[in-house]
Amino acid sequence: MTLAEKAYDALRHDIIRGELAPGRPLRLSDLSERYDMGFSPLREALNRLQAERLVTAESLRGFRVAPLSLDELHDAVNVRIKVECDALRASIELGDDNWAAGIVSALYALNLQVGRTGPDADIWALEARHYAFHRALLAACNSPWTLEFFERLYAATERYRIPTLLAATHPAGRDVQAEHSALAEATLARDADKAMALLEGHYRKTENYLTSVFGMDKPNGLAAAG
Amino acid sequence: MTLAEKAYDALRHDIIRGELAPGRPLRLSDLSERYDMGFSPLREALNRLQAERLVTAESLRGFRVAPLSLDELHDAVNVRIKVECDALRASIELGDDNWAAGIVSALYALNLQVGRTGPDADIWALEARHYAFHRALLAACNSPWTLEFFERLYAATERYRIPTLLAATHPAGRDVQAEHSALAEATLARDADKAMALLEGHYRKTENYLTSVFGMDKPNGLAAAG
DNA sequence: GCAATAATTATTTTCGAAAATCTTTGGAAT
DNA sequence: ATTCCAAAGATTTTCGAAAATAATTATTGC
Repeated sequence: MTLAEKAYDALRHDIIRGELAPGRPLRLSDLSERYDMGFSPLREALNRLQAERLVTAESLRGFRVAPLSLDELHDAVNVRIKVECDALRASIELGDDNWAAGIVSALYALNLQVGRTGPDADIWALEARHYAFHRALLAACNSPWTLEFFERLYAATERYRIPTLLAATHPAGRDVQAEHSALAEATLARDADKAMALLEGHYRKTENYLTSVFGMDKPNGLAAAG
Repeated sequence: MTLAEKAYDALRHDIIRGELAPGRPLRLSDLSERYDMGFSPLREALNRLQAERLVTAESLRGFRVAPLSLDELHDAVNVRIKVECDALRASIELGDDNWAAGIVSALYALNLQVGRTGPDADIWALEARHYAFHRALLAACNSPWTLEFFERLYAATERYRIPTLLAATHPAGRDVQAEHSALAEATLARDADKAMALLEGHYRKTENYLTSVFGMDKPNGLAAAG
């Protein structure tokens, strides 16, 4: 793996997890020290991330972590619902036993991790399995473009969820595990309309929760979140 | 404008227009001579284009122009129809007079260019206005993510159209101008269902035409197209 | 004191060479 | 003839310094 690839992975990781706060300037000299490499691989990584909208760039003025805003969260969630519902319908139509088995397996692994508390709790392992579950639902859609957009939107919305995950502020009266199970059940039963409705509801609930958290905490948007 | 930005524009331009053929290796020394700059700005541009799927990269083996395939064309057209139909419906719902005026203006400019033949014909000006027209239809959708995906898919499908545009092989019995007019009319009349149907039909016709052209010419896919 | 301007510093951007890696070529052994 | 290995060449990747630009500080003139 080249240094540029390592830089891309590390920067993406740190931006999505909020270790590099939204809006923060990404100075080459700082990054060079932080990641222990020269300017070239860092600039290459930053250019890739710019194309993915995780960093912004201004000519001759360097790079910044892309800012967050409630408007963007709302947009990302809405587009995500459209993209993922289409993909889910296609997957349900096209998916074979292997696809179904992948969903069962991903849900099982996710639930195992949800059940772990105390010293076994690992928020990042949980996040990885949450991603893997949602990815597994769409895996059979047979559309590389759709899957790419899913990845992009997942990363974009993930940035809003991380601060609340870290704060362990869980939404009251919500059983996310039950939502996942119902979603998997409807999908495996090939009930596309029901599965799509559950998927949309799942995301709307998360959006509402995040909106309320950020809307209360930061009256002036999310510029300093993370 | 920095050299890296110029490199990005020039490479994107040349890839989309097929001047750099699909699959062609993009060697730094060649590009350095072609665009008259050092490796650094070129590598930055290539990394951005990689994120946009216009070039492929393999670790320590450099970059290539992303290949074309009928499968990818089909996928891109399908996703494009979904994305643009959603955006069109939203635009029709949200668009104001300014949006409507933009459509009228873009259609007028497009038709002017369509009418130009002989020495006044300019395929690239035509292409720019075709893009501007379709972009104008969606301009009021109020969704940056949707518009970004539109741009990505437009670029992706554009690469398939260019060779046929250059060859001036026009589909028999198709009045594209009338399709655009009908689409604009339904949109301005706020008839979302009709406009979406026309938009889908517009793209399906193009897809069918391109599929037939490439399918006949190149039995083994599109590896050498452009 | 304050605005405008010059000098300084900080930062980005670019280059050219060095290092690392891959590919090709040529030769030796089987 | 074929396979294996080493040497040579080509190419990518990375670094460190130079150039260009932006931001900051100091200075001048009023």
